[in-house]
Formats: sequence, C-alpha cells, structure tokens
Amino acid sequence: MNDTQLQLSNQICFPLYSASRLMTQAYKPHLDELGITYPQYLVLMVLWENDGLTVNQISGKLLLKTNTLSPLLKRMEHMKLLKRSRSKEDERTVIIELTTEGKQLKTKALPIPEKLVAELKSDKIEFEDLLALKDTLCELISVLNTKKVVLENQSVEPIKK
Amino acid sequence: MNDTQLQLSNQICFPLYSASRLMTQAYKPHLDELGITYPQYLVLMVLWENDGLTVNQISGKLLLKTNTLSPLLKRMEHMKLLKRSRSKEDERTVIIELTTEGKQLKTKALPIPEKLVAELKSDKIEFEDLLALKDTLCELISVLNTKKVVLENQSVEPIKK
DNA sequence: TATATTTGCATCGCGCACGATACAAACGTG
DNA sequence: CACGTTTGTATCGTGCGCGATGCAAATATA
Repeated sequence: MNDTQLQLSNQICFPLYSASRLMTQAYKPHLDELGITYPQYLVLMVLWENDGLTVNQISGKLLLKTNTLSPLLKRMEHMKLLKRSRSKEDERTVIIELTTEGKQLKTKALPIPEKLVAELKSDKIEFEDLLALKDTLCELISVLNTKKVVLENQSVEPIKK
Repeated sequence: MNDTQLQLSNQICFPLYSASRLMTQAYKPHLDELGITYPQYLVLMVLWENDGLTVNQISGKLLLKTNTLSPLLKRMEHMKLLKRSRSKEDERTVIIELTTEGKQLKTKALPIPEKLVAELKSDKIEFEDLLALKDTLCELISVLNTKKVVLENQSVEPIKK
C-alpha cells in the first residue's frame, strides 16, 4: 500500500481550492473599480436578477449560511448599495432591496464577465473545456450539497411520531 | 445587448467558488478527527512529501502568500505539529520541519482521500469526469498564475538598464 | 389558550486570505 | 568598504466563512 494518494498533485480538492482563489484574484482589479469584493459581487448579481429577496433566499442561491450573509449585507447597507427591512407579513424575515446606487452598479459590472473570459481564452484553454468544467462543477456542487443536507437532517434524537 | 452574462448560472467563477467551499466542508469531518483545518492539511501534505522546506518553498507549492503562511505555521507550531528554525546559511529564511507528532499524523490521514472519492463516486459523477475536471483546473491555475506573475512584474517604474 | 418546537436572522470567536507595510539579512554596485 | 536594492519573513487591518449560540417571531401541539 503506497501513499501517492496523499500527494498534493493527486488530490482533486487542491486544484479546486487554488483555482477558486486565483479566479477571485483575477476578478479583483475589475471589482476594485466598482469598490466591491467578490462575495459582494455575488450578492449583487443575485439581486440584479431578482430584487427584494429575503436573507434566506439569498442564502439558498449562494449556498452561504446566514451567519456569513448577515454581516456582509450589513456592510453593503453601510455602502448604500442596498436596504434591509423587516417583512410585515413575517417579522422574522429581512427583505433585501437594492438602492438606486446598487442598481446602477449593474451597468459598470456588465463588461466584467466578458473581460474575464477574454483573459482566459487568450491562452491554451479551449472554450469547450470551460463549459465542460462548469458542467462537472455543477454536478459536483449538486452531489456535495444534497449530501450535506442529508447529513444535517440526521438528527441525534430518533425521529419522533 | 442583453445581460445574461451577469446571471449567476452563466459564470464560471461561481461554481468554482461554491464547489471549493463545499469540498472543504466535505473534508471537514475527517480533518476534525485529526484536529486540523484544511489549509493545515495542505501544509502537512507538502511536508509529508518533502520535509524541511522553507516558508517560501511552501508558499510556491500551495500558491499562498507568506503573510498567510506565517500565522498558519505559527499556529501549527503551537499545536506541536512542526518546528520553525532560522537557516544558518541564510538568516532570513525559516526552515519548517515536522515533529514526530506531525509525521505520525500521516498514518491517520492516509484513508481520507479514498473516503472522499468514495463519497463522490457513489453518485452520478463519473470518475473520468473528475479526472478531466482536475486537468482543466490545473490548466486554469497555470494560466491564472503565470498571468498574475506577469502582472506583478510590470513595475510602475520603467525598466532600468 | 398555554406550552413546546421550529424558523429566520444575528452575534461571537476563530482561522484563514490578502493588500499594505515593516524590517533585517543578503546582495549588488561603485 | 559604503551604499542602495532585493529578498525572506512577519505584522497589521479588513473581509470573509463557518460552527456554536442566542433570541424573538411564527408555528405546532397539547
């Protein structure tokens, strides 16, 4: 029995981890111009597509827990990008709505994806490879996410009737 | 001109970001048993393969800056997993060496990659897809990393003779 | 209706990541 | 040898991510 599996080069997770960080770094100069971070960019993309969501709904779309989103959204409120307000139907839920400034940022963000693709496509990576990459990643996410939900629902207490 | 490019589902970066986080979460229960975090696991894998590296060498292998590694390694020294010492040849460089405890942890870590692959393979993802994923990710990393190095070397001052 | 449970969000503590900055050792140049 | 520059590491401040915990509103149950 050898230990080649413990070599960095043979793990799927390390390339995933590095590629994710490097990609975020590649976005950074473009996002700096808008004065936002990458997670903030994600929140904005969700809201540009569908404004007025609750914290929980954003959490579901970004797969981020509310304990990550709460401070993040609070910072974005201080930046005047969005407004938080309690729902009248359910006082527990918080509605997130873009301000005019938050909506206007969409125009400045529009060319960013194109630029990023251009930066990558200029090299030896085929566009088709990126599409295949995205598909496999989404499969992976689906598997990991459902597995996680299953584990969370395995309560310590036996299921009660 | 439409804005479908700004939809979350059409960005390559979001799946990358989510998959990376979810994968780290999938490792967590296994790493918890060893009492280490995922970045610490990465450092150990590098050292298991090649002990006695400098901070700079580890930085190169993990693509992490030394300002991330310094505190990380310090924590691991407090955990008695490794020892830091200044090189005698060059007083600036710090040599990182595993302790007996750090070396022994390898035995407990050995079954982890196998378990992870098993968790993934049990579902609809083909093993070949994961290999292709890894290859494309490594290409991506190569492109992003070299691009970054090039940008860093573009000094503000003109190149002096 | 009273009580128990669930749900939605927030707070806290910790460990990354990283840009900016600092600093001493090493190196290069005159 | 004196100097300016580069190199290797560390420190600081900020923003995530996330497990653990808290808490009030809503819901379910008795």
